[in-house]
Amino acid sequence: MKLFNSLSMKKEEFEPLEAGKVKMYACGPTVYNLIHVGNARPIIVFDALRRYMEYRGYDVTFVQNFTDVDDKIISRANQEGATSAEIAEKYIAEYQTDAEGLGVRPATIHPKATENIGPIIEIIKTLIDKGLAYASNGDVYFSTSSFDGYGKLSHQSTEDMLAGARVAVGDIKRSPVDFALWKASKPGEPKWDSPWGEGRPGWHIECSAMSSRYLGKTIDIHCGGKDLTFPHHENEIAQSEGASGEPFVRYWLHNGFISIDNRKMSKSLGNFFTVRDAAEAYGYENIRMFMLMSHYRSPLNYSCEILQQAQSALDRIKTARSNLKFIADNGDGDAIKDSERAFVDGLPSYRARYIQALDDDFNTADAISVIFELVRDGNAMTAAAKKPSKALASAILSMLEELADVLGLFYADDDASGDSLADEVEGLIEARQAARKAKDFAEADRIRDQLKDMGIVLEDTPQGVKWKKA
RNA sequence: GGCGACAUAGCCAAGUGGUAAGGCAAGGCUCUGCAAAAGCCUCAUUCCCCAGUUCAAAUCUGGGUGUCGCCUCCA
Repeated sequence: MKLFNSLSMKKEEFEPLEAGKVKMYACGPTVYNLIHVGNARPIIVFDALRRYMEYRGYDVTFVQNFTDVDDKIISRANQEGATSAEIAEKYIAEYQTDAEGLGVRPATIHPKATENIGPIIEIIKTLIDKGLAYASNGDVYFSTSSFDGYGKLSHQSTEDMLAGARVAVGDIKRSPVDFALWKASKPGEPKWDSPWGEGRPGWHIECSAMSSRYLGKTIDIHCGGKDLTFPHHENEIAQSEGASGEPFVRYWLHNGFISIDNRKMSKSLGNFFTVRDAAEAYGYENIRMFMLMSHYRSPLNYSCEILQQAQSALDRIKTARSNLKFIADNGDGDAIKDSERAFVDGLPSYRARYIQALDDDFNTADAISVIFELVRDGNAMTAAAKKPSKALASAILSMLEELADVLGLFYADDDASGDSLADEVEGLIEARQAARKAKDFAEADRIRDQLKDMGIVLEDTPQGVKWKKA
Protein backbone atom coordinates (compact mmCIF):
# COMPACT_ATOMS: atom_id res chain seq x y z
CA MET A 1 0.00 0.00 0.00
CA LYS A 2 1.21 3.48 -0.82
CA LEU A 3 0.58 6.50 1.42
CA PHE A 4 1.43 10.14 0.86
CA ASN A 5 3.86 11.13 3.58
CA SER A 6 3.80 14.84 4.45
CA LEU A 7 7.38 14.56 5.64
CA SER A 8 8.78 13.57 2.23
CA MET A 9 5.89 15.08 0.24
CA LYS A 10 5.74 11.84 -1.73
CA LYS A 11 3.75 8.68 -1.93
CA GLU A 12 5.71 5.97 -0.15
CA GLU A 13 5.25 2.24 0.14
CA PHE A 14 3.84 1.58 3.60
CA GLU A 15 5.99 -0.72 5.72
CA PRO A 16 5.18 -0.87 9.40
CA LEU A 17 7.96 -0.91 11.95
CA GLU A 18 6.85 -4.33 13.12
CA ALA A 19 5.51 -6.73 10.50
CA GLY A 20 1.75 -7.14 10.63
CA LYS A 21 1.22 -4.41 13.21
CA VAL A 22 0.26 -0.79 12.78
CA LYS A 23 0.62 1.83 15.48
CA MET A 24 -1.49 4.83 14.71
CA TYR A 25 -2.02 8.09 16.58
CA ALA A 26 -4.56 10.79 15.84
CA CYS A 27 -4.83 14.13 17.60
CA GLY A 28 -8.26 14.17 19.15
CA PRO A 29 -10.58 17.04 19.93
CA THR A 30 -10.15 19.75 22.50
CA VAL A 31 -13.39 19.19 24.34
CA TYR A 32 -15.02 22.57 24.85
CA ASN A 33 -17.92 22.48 22.38
CA LEU A 34 -19.65 20.38 19.73
CA ILE A 35 -17.52 19.27 16.80
CA HIS A 36 -18.23 20.79 13.39
CA VAL A 37 -18.27 19.23 9.95
CA GLY A 38 -14.64 20.15 9.32
CA ASN A 39 -13.57 18.36 12.49
CA ALA A 40 -15.48 15.31 11.33
CA ARG A 41 -13.32 14.79 8.26
CA PRO A 42 -10.20 13.36 9.91
CA ILE A 43 -12.35 11.43 12.35
CA ILE A 44 -14.21 9.70 9.53
CA VAL A 45 -11.36 9.35 7.08
CA PHE A 46 -8.88 7.89 9.53
CA ASP A 47 -11.49 5.60 11.03
CA ALA A 48 -12.00 4.29 7.51
CA LEU A 49 -8.24 3.93 7.03
CA ARG A 50 -8.00 1.98 10.25
CA ARG A 51 -10.78 -0.34 9.08
CA TYR A 52 -9.05 -0.82 5.77
CA MET A 53 -5.74 -1.71 7.39
CA GLU A 54 -7.51 -4.25 9.55
CA TYR A 55 -9.23 -5.61 6.45
CA ARG A 56 -5.78 -6.01 4.90
CA GLY A 57 -4.74 -8.11 7.86
CA TYR A 58 -2.89 -5.66 10.08
CA ASP A 59 -3.27 -5.65 13.82
CA VAL A 60 -3.95 -1.96 14.37
CA THR A 61 -3.48 -0.13 17.65
CA PHE A 62 -5.16 3.22 17.32
CA VAL A 63 -4.73 5.92 19.93
CA GLN A 64 -6.73 9.12 19.93
CA ASN A 65 -6.43 11.54 22.80
CA PHE A 66 -8.83 13.99 24.38
CA THR A 67 -7.33 17.37 25.15
CA ASP A 68 -9.15 18.05 28.38
CA VAL A 69 -7.06 20.87 29.78
CA ASP A 70 -6.65 23.99 27.66
CA ASP A 71 -7.29 27.73 27.55
CA LYS A 72 -10.52 27.29 25.66
CA ILE A 73 -11.91 24.80 28.10
CA ILE A 74 -11.02 27.13 30.94
CA SER A 75 -12.72 30.12 29.36
CA ARG A 76 -15.78 28.02 28.53
CA ALA A 77 -15.90 26.83 32.11
CA ASN A 78 -15.77 30.41 33.35
CA GLN A 79 -18.59 31.39 31.01
CA GLU A 80 -20.81 28.59 32.17
CA GLY A 81 -19.85 28.74 35.83
CA ALA A 82 -18.65 25.16 35.71
CA THR A 83 -15.30 23.52 36.32
CA SER A 84 -12.96 22.59 33.49
CA ALA A 85 -13.44 18.96 34.36
CA GLU A 86 -17.21 19.27 34.03
CA ILE A 87 -16.93 20.97 30.66
CA ALA A 88 -14.48 18.34 29.43
CA GLU A 89 -16.66 15.49 30.60
CA LYS A 90 -19.75 16.96 28.96
CA TYR A 91 -18.11 17.47 25.58
CA ILE A 92 -16.37 14.11 25.60
CA ALA A 93 -19.84 12.60 25.87
CA GLU A 94 -21.08 14.84 23.05
CA TYR A 95 -18.11 13.86 20.94
CA GLN A 96 -18.88 10.20 21.50
CA THR A 97 -22.48 10.70 20.43
CA ASP A 98 -21.36 12.25 17.14
CA ALA A 99 -18.57 9.77 16.54
CA GLU A 100 -20.89 6.84 17.05
CA GLY A 101 -23.47 8.46 14.81
CA LEU A 102 -20.86 8.86 12.09
CA GLY A 103 -20.04 5.17 12.27
CA VAL A 104 -16.66 5.79 13.87
CA ARG A 105 -15.42 2.98 16.07
CA PRO A 106 -13.89 3.89 19.42
CA ALA A 107 -10.09 3.98 19.33
CA THR A 108 -8.14 1.21 20.99
CA ILE A 109 -7.23 3.74 23.67
CA HIS A 110 -8.64 7.22 24.31
CA PRO A 111 -6.20 8.75 26.79
CA LYS A 112 -6.81 12.11 28.41
CA ALA A 113 -4.19 14.77 28.96
CA THR A 114 -5.16 15.13 32.61
CA GLU A 115 -4.49 11.45 33.19
CA ASN A 116 -0.97 11.79 31.81
CA ILE A 117 0.51 14.66 33.77
CA GLY A 118 3.25 12.44 35.24
CA PRO A 119 4.59 11.27 31.87
CA ILE A 120 4.31 14.82 30.53
CA ILE A 121 6.46 16.17 33.36
CA GLU A 122 8.99 13.40 32.75
CA ILE A 123 9.44 14.34 29.09
CA ILE A 124 9.82 18.00 29.97
CA LYS A 125 12.51 17.12 32.50
CA THR A 126 14.36 15.08 29.90
CA LEU A 127 14.21 17.96 27.42
CA ILE A 128 15.59 20.38 29.99
CA ASP A 129 18.36 17.92 30.88
CA LYS A 130 19.30 17.64 27.24
CA GLY A 131 19.46 21.39 26.85
CA LEU A 132 16.46 21.53 24.54
CA ALA A 133 14.16 23.36 26.90
CA TYR A 134 14.41 26.04 29.54
CA ALA A 135 12.33 27.16 32.50
CA SER A 136 11.38 30.80 32.63
CA ASN A 137 9.10 32.47 35.17
CA GLY A 138 7.32 29.24 36.06
CA ASP A 139 6.82 28.38 32.38
CA VAL A 140 8.94 25.95 30.42
CA TYR A 141 9.71 26.55 26.74
CA PHE A 142 11.15 24.40 24.02
CA SER A 143 14.21 25.98 22.48
CA THR A 144 13.57 25.51 18.78
CA SER A 145 17.02 26.71 17.76
CA SER A 146 18.56 23.87 19.78
CA PHE A 147 16.79 21.18 17.80
CA ASP A 148 18.35 20.47 14.44
CA GLY A 149 15.41 19.24 12.46
CA TYR A 150 12.98 21.95 13.45
CA GLY A 151 10.91 22.77 10.36
CA LYS A 152 11.37 19.48 8.54
CA LEU A 153 7.67 18.62 8.49
CA SER A 154 6.34 22.05 7.55
CA HIS A 155 9.31 22.52 5.19
CA GLN A 156 10.19 25.88 6.59
CA SER A 157 13.44 27.10 8.04
CA THR A 158 13.49 28.81 11.42
CA GLU A 159 14.76 31.94 9.69
CA ASP A 160 11.65 32.03 7.50
CA MET A 161 9.46 31.51 10.51
CA LEU A 162 11.15 34.40 12.25
CA ALA A 163 10.71 36.58 9.20
CA GLY A 164 7.00 35.92 9.05
CA ALA A 165 6.38 35.68 12.76
CA ARG A 166 3.42 37.68 13.89
CA VAL A 167 4.16 37.04 17.51
CA ALA A 168 5.95 39.77 19.36
CA VAL A 169 9.15 38.83 21.16
CA GLY A 170 8.65 38.95 24.89
CA ASP A 171 11.01 38.87 27.82
CA ILE A 172 10.01 35.36 28.77
CA LYS A 173 10.72 33.49 25.54
CA ARG A 174 14.21 33.53 24.10
CA SER A 175 12.88 33.32 20.56
CA PRO A 176 9.39 33.99 19.20
CA VAL A 177 9.47 30.55 17.62
CA ASP A 178 9.91 28.83 20.98
CA PHE A 179 6.74 27.26 22.33
CA ALA A 180 5.40 26.43 25.77
CA LEU A 181 5.77 22.97 27.26
CA TRP A 182 4.47 23.97 30.67
CA LYS A 183 2.47 27.00 31.70
CA ALA A 184 2.38 28.45 35.17
CA SER A 185 -1.22 28.47 36.32
CA LYS A 186 -3.16 31.62 37.01
CA PRO A 187 -5.51 31.77 39.98
CA GLY A 188 -8.56 29.57 39.53
CA GLU A 189 -7.08 27.50 36.70
CA PRO A 190 -6.57 23.75 36.84
CA LYS A 191 -3.06 23.06 38.14
CA TRP A 192 -0.63 20.33 39.01
CA ASP A 193 2.57 20.35 41.01
CA SER A 194 5.77 20.32 39.03
CA PRO A 195 9.48 21.05 39.49
CA TRP A 196 8.75 24.51 38.02
CA GLY A 197 5.86 25.33 40.31
CA GLU A 198 2.14 24.80 39.94
CA GLY A 199 0.94 24.79 36.38
CA ARG A 200 -0.47 22.83 33.47
CA PRO A 201 0.92 21.28 30.30
CA GLY A 202 1.08 23.09 26.97
CA TRP A 203 -0.95 21.70 24.12
CA HIS A 204 1.80 20.11 22.06
CA ILE A 205 3.54 18.13 24.77
CA GLU A 206 0.54 15.98 25.66
CA CYS A 207 0.53 14.25 22.28
CA SER A 208 4.23 13.46 22.53
CA ALA A 209 3.75 12.05 26.01
CA MET A 210 0.67 9.97 25.23
CA SER A 211 2.01 8.73 21.93
CA SER A 212 5.19 7.35 23.48
CA ARG A 213 3.41 6.02 26.54
CA TYR A 214 0.85 4.00 24.62
CA LEU A 215 2.62 3.28 21.34
CA GLY A 216 6.35 3.59 21.96
CA LYS A 217 9.09 5.94 20.79
CA THR A 218 8.52 5.35 17.10
CA ILE A 219 5.04 4.96 15.66
CA ASP A 220 3.91 4.09 12.17
CA ILE A 221 1.22 6.63 11.38
CA HIS A 222 0.36 9.98 12.85
CA CYS A 223 -2.62 11.66 11.28
CA GLY A 224 -4.66 14.81 11.53
CA GLY A 225 -5.86 17.86 9.66
CA LYS A 226 -3.49 19.80 7.46
CA ASP A 227 -3.63 22.78 9.77
CA LEU A 228 -1.98 20.77 12.51
CA THR A 229 1.18 20.39 10.43
CA PHE A 230 2.47 23.63 11.84
CA PRO A 231 2.96 24.25 14.63
CA HIS A 232 1.43 21.26 16.38
CA HIS A 233 2.98 18.32 14.57
CA GLU A 234 6.26 20.12 13.96
CA ASN A 235 6.47 20.68 17.70
CA GLU A 236 5.61 17.09 18.46
CA ILE A 237 8.56 15.97 16.36
CA ALA A 238 10.88 18.34 18.15
CA GLN A 239 9.69 17.18 21.57
CA SER A 240 9.56 13.46 20.87
CA GLU A 241 12.74 13.13 18.86
CA GLY A 242 14.50 15.57 21.12
CA ALA A 243 13.62 13.48 24.15
CA SER A 244 14.06 10.00 22.74
CA GLY A 245 16.74 10.47 20.13
CA GLU A 246 14.75 8.17 17.85
CA PRO A 247 12.53 8.86 14.83
CA PHE A 248 9.05 9.77 16.03
CA VAL A 249 6.72 8.97 13.13
CA ARG A 250 7.25 6.95 9.96
CA TYR A 251 4.28 8.26 7.99
CA TRP A 252 2.60 11.61 8.50
CA LEU A 253 -0.89 11.79 7.01
CA HIS A 254 -2.82 15.03 6.67
CA ASN A 255 -6.33 15.52 5.39
CA GLY A 256 -7.48 18.54 3.39
CA PHE A 257 -10.03 21.04 4.64
CA ILE A 258 -13.73 21.36 4.38
CA SER A 259 -14.70 24.79 3.11
CA ILE A 260 -17.88 26.78 2.81
CA ASP A 261 -18.21 29.17 -0.12
CA ASN A 262 -14.52 28.56 -0.74
CA ARG A 263 -13.45 29.58 2.75
CA LYS A 264 -12.03 27.13 5.24
CA MET A 265 -14.65 26.04 7.74
CA SER A 266 -13.30 27.04 11.10
CA LYS A 267 -14.32 28.03 14.54
CA SER A 268 -12.45 31.31 14.37
CA LEU A 269 -14.20 32.38 11.16
CA GLY A 270 -17.50 31.23 12.60
CA ASN A 271 -18.57 29.74 9.26
CA PHE A 272 -19.15 26.25 10.56
CA PHE A 273 -22.00 23.80 10.84
CA THR A 274 -21.96 21.42 13.77
CA VAL A 275 -22.08 17.75 12.97
CA ARG A 276 -25.15 17.60 15.18
CA ASP A 277 -27.08 20.07 13.03
CA ALA A 278 -25.90 18.59 9.74
CA ALA A 279 -26.87 15.12 10.93
CA GLU A 280 -30.31 16.31 11.92
CA ALA A 281 -30.87 17.68 8.44
CA TYR A 282 -29.21 14.99 6.33
CA GLY A 283 -28.36 12.02 8.52
CA TYR A 284 -25.04 10.98 9.96
CA GLU A 285 -24.35 8.29 7.40
CA ASN A 286 -24.71 10.70 4.51
CA ILE A 287 -22.09 12.94 6.07
CA ARG A 288 -19.78 9.93 6.15
CA MET A 289 -20.57 9.15 2.53
CA PHE A 290 -19.90 12.77 1.56
CA MET A 291 -16.45 12.63 3.17
CA LEU A 292 -15.46 9.35 1.57
CA MET A 293 -16.68 10.25 -1.92
CA SER A 294 -13.58 12.35 -2.50
CA HIS A 295 -9.90 11.83 -1.78
CA TYR A 296 -8.91 12.65 1.79
CA ARG A 297 -6.23 15.15 0.76
CA SER A 298 -8.46 17.15 -1.61
CA PRO A 299 -10.16 20.30 -0.48
CA LEU A 300 -13.88 19.71 -0.15
CA ASN A 301 -16.64 22.27 -0.30
CA TYR A 302 -19.60 21.80 1.99
CA SER A 303 -23.12 22.68 0.85
CA CYS A 304 -26.68 21.49 1.21
CA GLU A 305 -26.68 20.42 -2.41
CA ILE A 306 -23.62 18.25 -2.05
CA LEU A 307 -24.99 16.49 1.00
CA GLN A 308 -28.18 15.75 -0.88
CA GLN A 309 -26.11 14.31 -3.70
CA ALA A 310 -24.27 12.13 -1.21
CA GLN A 311 -27.58 10.97 0.18
CA SER A 312 -28.92 10.05 -3.27
CA ALA A 313 -25.70 8.23 -4.03
CA LEU A 314 -25.74 6.24 -0.80
CA ASP A 315 -29.44 5.51 -1.29
CA ARG A 316 -28.63 3.87 -4.60
CA ILE A 317 -26.26 1.46 -2.88
CA LYS A 318 -28.65 0.84 -0.02
CA THR A 319 -31.54 0.17 -2.39
CA ALA A 320 -29.42 -2.32 -4.28
CA ARG A 321 -28.58 -4.07 -1.03
CA SER A 322 -32.20 -4.25 -0.02
CA ASN A 323 -33.28 -5.53 -3.45
CA LEU A 324 -30.58 -8.20 -3.33
CA LYS A 325 -31.65 -9.25 0.15
CA PHE A 326 -35.20 -9.63 -1.11
CA ILE A 327 -34.15 -11.84 -4.00
CA ALA A 328 -31.83 -13.81 -1.73
CA ASP A 329 -34.94 -14.67 0.32
CA ASN A 330 -37.48 -15.05 -2.47
CA GLY A 331 -35.46 -15.95 -5.54
CA ASP A 332 -35.86 -18.91 -7.85
CA GLY A 333 -33.98 -21.87 -6.38
CA ASP A 334 -31.03 -22.26 -4.06
CA ALA A 335 -28.43 -23.21 -6.64
CA ILE A 336 -26.53 -20.95 -8.99
CA LYS A 337 -27.83 -21.41 -12.53
CA ASP A 338 -25.56 -21.99 -15.52
CA SER A 339 -26.47 -18.59 -16.92
CA GLU A 340 -25.37 -16.97 -13.66
CA ARG A 341 -22.11 -18.85 -13.25
CA ALA A 342 -19.84 -16.52 -15.19
CA PHE A 343 -21.06 -13.47 -13.34
CA VAL A 344 -20.56 -15.07 -9.94
CA ASP A 345 -17.09 -16.22 -10.93
CA GLY A 346 -16.25 -12.68 -11.94
CA LEU A 347 -17.23 -11.10 -8.62
CA PRO A 348 -13.75 -11.20 -7.05
CA SER A 349 -12.52 -8.83 -9.74
CA TYR A 350 -14.52 -6.04 -8.07
CA ARG A 351 -12.71 -6.71 -4.82
CA ALA A 352 -9.37 -6.65 -6.60
CA ARG A 353 -10.06 -3.27 -8.17
CA TYR A 354 -11.39 -1.95 -4.89
CA ILE A 355 -8.20 -2.92 -3.08
CA GLN A 356 -6.11 -1.49 -5.88
CA ALA A 357 -7.80 1.89 -5.43
CA LEU A 358 -7.39 1.93 -1.65
CA ASP A 359 -3.80 0.76 -1.87
CA ASP A 360 -3.04 3.89 -3.86
CA ASP A 361 -2.92 6.46 -1.08
CA PHE A 362 -6.33 5.41 0.21
CA ASN A 363 -8.30 6.57 -2.80
CA THR A 364 -11.80 6.14 -1.40
CA ALA A 365 -13.38 8.05 -4.28
CA ASP A 366 -12.08 5.55 -6.79
CA ALA A 367 -12.95 2.65 -4.51
CA ILE A 368 -16.55 3.82 -4.15
CA SER A 369 -16.86 4.01 -7.91
CA VAL A 370 -16.08 0.27 -7.94
CA ILE A 371 -18.98 -0.26 -5.54
CA PHE A 372 -21.23 1.62 -7.96
CA GLU A 373 -20.08 -0.56 -10.81
CA LEU A 374 -20.87 -3.64 -8.76
CA VAL A 375 -24.31 -2.19 -8.02
CA ARG A 376 -24.99 -1.42 -11.66
CA ASP A 377 -23.72 -4.75 -12.97
CA GLY A 378 -25.42 -6.66 -10.18
CA ASN A 379 -28.73 -4.93 -10.85
CA ALA A 380 -28.41 -5.63 -14.55
CA MET A 381 -27.58 -9.28 -13.90
CA THR A 382 -30.52 -9.94 -11.60
CA ALA A 383 -32.81 -8.14 -14.03
CA ALA A 384 -31.49 -10.00 -17.07
CA ALA A 385 -31.73 -13.36 -15.32
CA LYS A 386 -35.56 -13.04 -15.31
CA LYS A 387 -35.75 -15.62 -12.53
CA PRO A 388 -32.59 -14.97 -10.55
CA SER A 389 -31.62 -17.64 -8.03
CA LYS A 390 -31.27 -17.00 -4.34
CA ALA A 391 -27.63 -18.00 -4.68
CA LEU A 392 -26.90 -15.36 -7.31
CA ALA A 393 -28.38 -12.60 -5.18
CA SER A 394 -26.54 -13.86 -2.07
CA ALA A 395 -23.23 -13.92 -3.88
CA ILE A 396 -23.60 -10.35 -5.13
CA LEU A 397 -24.94 -9.20 -1.78
CA SER A 398 -22.05 -10.64 0.17
CA MET A 399 -19.51 -8.96 -2.11
CA LEU A 400 -21.39 -5.67 -1.84
CA GLU A 401 -21.52 -5.87 1.94
CA GLU A 402 -17.88 -6.87 2.20
CA LEU A 403 -16.73 -3.88 0.19
CA ALA A 404 -19.07 -1.39 1.82
CA ASP A 405 -18.10 -2.59 5.30
CA VAL A 406 -14.43 -1.92 4.64
CA LEU A 407 -15.18 1.80 4.63
CA GLY A 408 -18.02 1.52 7.11
CA LEU A 409 -20.71 2.66 4.69
CA PHE A 410 -23.41 0.37 6.04
CA TYR A 411 -23.81 0.80 9.71
CA ALA A 412 -27.30 2.15 10.05
CA ASP A 413 -29.46 -0.88 9.48
CA ASP A 414 -32.81 0.22 8.16
CA ASP A 415 -34.25 -3.24 7.76
CA ALA A 416 -37.94 -2.87 8.64
CA SER A 417 -38.97 -6.51 8.63
CA GLY A 418 -38.89 -6.78 12.42
CA ASP A 419 -41.08 -3.71 12.74
CA SER A 420 -44.13 -3.77 14.97
CA LEU A 421 -46.27 -2.83 11.98
CA ALA A 422 -45.11 -5.88 10.04
CA ASP A 423 -48.18 -8.06 10.64
CA GLU A 424 -50.62 -5.32 9.75
CA VAL A 425 -48.64 -4.42 6.65
CA GLU A 426 -48.45 -8.02 5.49
CA GLY A 427 -52.23 -8.34 5.92
CA LEU A 428 -52.90 -5.26 3.82
CA ILE A 429 -50.50 -6.43 1.15
CA GLU A 430 -52.38 -9.73 0.92
CA ALA A 431 -55.67 -7.91 0.55
CA ARG A 432 -54.18 -5.73 -2.17
CA GLN A 433 -52.80 -8.76 -4.01
CA ALA A 434 -56.29 -10.32 -3.94
CA ALA A 435 -57.76 -7.12 -5.39
CA ARG A 436 -55.10 -7.01 -8.10
CA LYS A 437 -55.81 -10.59 -9.00
CA ALA A 438 -59.49 -9.68 -9.35
CA LYS A 439 -58.48 -6.68 -11.50
CA ASP A 440 -59.99 -4.39 -8.91
CA PHE A 441 -57.25 -1.80 -9.32
CA ALA A 442 -59.20 0.93 -7.60
CA GLU A 443 -59.23 -1.13 -4.42
CA ALA A 444 -55.59 -2.12 -4.89
CA ASP A 445 -54.55 1.51 -5.22
CA ARG A 446 -56.69 2.47 -2.23
CA ILE A 447 -54.81 -0.03 -0.09
CA ARG A 448 -51.50 1.18 -1.43
CA ASP A 449 -52.46 4.76 -0.51
CA GLN A 450 -53.52 3.57 2.92
CA LEU A 451 -50.09 2.01 3.42
CA LYS A 452 -48.45 5.14 2.12
CA ASP A 453 -50.23 7.12 4.82
CA MET A 454 -48.71 4.69 7.31
CA GLY A 455 -45.31 5.53 5.87
CA ILE A 456 -44.98 2.29 3.94
CA VAL A 457 -43.92 2.14 0.29
CA LEU A 458 -44.58 -0.90 -1.88
CA GLU A 459 -42.71 -2.33 -4.82
CA ASP A 460 -44.15 -5.05 -7.00
CA THR A 461 -41.27 -7.23 -8.10
CA PRO A 462 -41.06 -10.50 -10.04
CA GLN A 463 -40.25 -12.13 -6.71
CA GLY A 464 -43.30 -10.72 -4.94
CA VAL A 465 -44.25 -7.56 -3.12
CA LYS A 466 -41.46 -5.77 -1.31
CA TRP A 467 -42.15 -3.06 1.23
CA LYS A 468 -40.12 -0.53 3.11
CA LYS A 469 -40.53 2.52 5.25
CA ALA A 470 -40.52 5.73 3.28
C1' G B 1 7.33 38.44 2.60
C1' G B 2 8.29 32.73 3.28
C1' C B 3 6.18 27.84 2.39
C1' G B 4 2.42 24.81 0.05
C1' A B 5 -1.95 23.30 -2.56
C1' C B 6 -5.76 23.46 -6.17
C1' A B 7 -8.25 24.61 -11.33
C1' U B 8 -11.70 18.18 -15.32
C1' A B 9 -19.53 18.49 -17.73
C1' G B 10 -25.30 21.89 -14.75
C1' C B 11 -23.31 19.96 -9.64
C1' C B 12 -19.76 16.56 -7.19
C1' A B 13 -15.44 13.80 -8.44
C1' A B 14 -11.43 9.88 -10.19
C1' G B 15 -7.66 9.81 -13.62
C1' U B 16 0.29 11.76 -13.40
C1' G B 17 2.50 9.93 -20.94
C1' G B 18 -1.48 5.94 -24.82
C1' U B 19 -6.48 8.83 -26.55
C1' A B 20 -11.75 11.41 -20.49
C1' A B 21 -14.03 6.29 -14.40
C1' G B 22 -18.04 6.84 -11.12
C1' G B 23 -22.16 9.49 -8.65
C1' C B 24 -26.06 13.36 -8.55
C1' A B 25 -29.29 16.18 -11.70
C1' A B 26 -31.76 16.36 -16.66
C1' G B 27 -34.17 14.22 -21.25
C1' G B 28 -35.88 9.76 -24.04
C1' C B 29 -37.12 4.53 -24.09
C1' U B 30 -38.12 -0.54 -21.90
C1' C B 31 -40.49 -3.23 -18.00
C1' U B 32 -45.23 -2.35 -14.93
C1' G B 33 -52.77 -2.62 -14.56
C1' C B 34 -50.74 2.15 -12.72
C1' A B 35 -46.58 3.04 -9.73
C1' A B 36 -41.94 1.96 -7.50
C1' A B 37 -37.36 -0.26 -8.30
C1' A B 38 -34.27 -1.60 -12.21
C1' G B 39 -32.12 -1.67 -17.19
C1' C B 40 -30.83 0.72 -21.88
C1' C B 41 -29.76 5.31 -24.58
C1' U B 42 -28.38 10.69 -24.56
C1' C B 43 -25.44 14.24 -21.68
C1' A B 44 -16.77 17.08 -21.92
C1' U B 45 -13.68 15.86 -29.56
C1' U B 46 -11.98 17.69 -24.37
C1' C B 47 -9.51 18.68 -19.01
C1' C B 48 -8.18 27.57 -16.67
C1' C B 49 -4.92 30.20 -20.63
C1' C B 50 -0.28 30.45 -23.73
C1' A B 51 4.11 28.27 -25.38
C1' G B 52 7.39 23.90 -25.40
C1' U B 53 9.03 18.49 -25.12
C1' U B 54 7.00 13.88 -27.44
C1' C B 55 4.86 9.42 -32.45
C1' A B 56 1.42 10.51 -28.37
C1' A B 57 -0.01 15.46 -22.97
C1' A B 58 -5.74 16.46 -18.59
C1' U B 59 -1.13 14.10 -17.27
C1' C B 60 5.84 16.32 -18.29
C1' U B 61 8.55 21.47 -18.75
C1' G B 62 8.38 26.92 -18.80
C1' G B 63 5.34 31.24 -18.39
C1' G B 64 0.64 33.43 -17.16
C1' U B 65 -4.36 33.85 -14.75
C1' G B 66 -7.63 32.63 -10.86
C1' U B 67 -8.81 30.43 -6.05
C1' C B 68 -7.44 28.56 -1.39
C1' G B 69 -4.42 27.11 2.87
C1' C B 70 -0.27 27.36 6.61
C1' C B 71 3.26 30.82 8.80
C1' U B 72 -1.44 32.95 15.41
C1' C B 73 -5.97 28.99 18.40
C1' C B 74 -7.71 25.76 14.46
C1' A B 75 -9.27 19.03 11.84
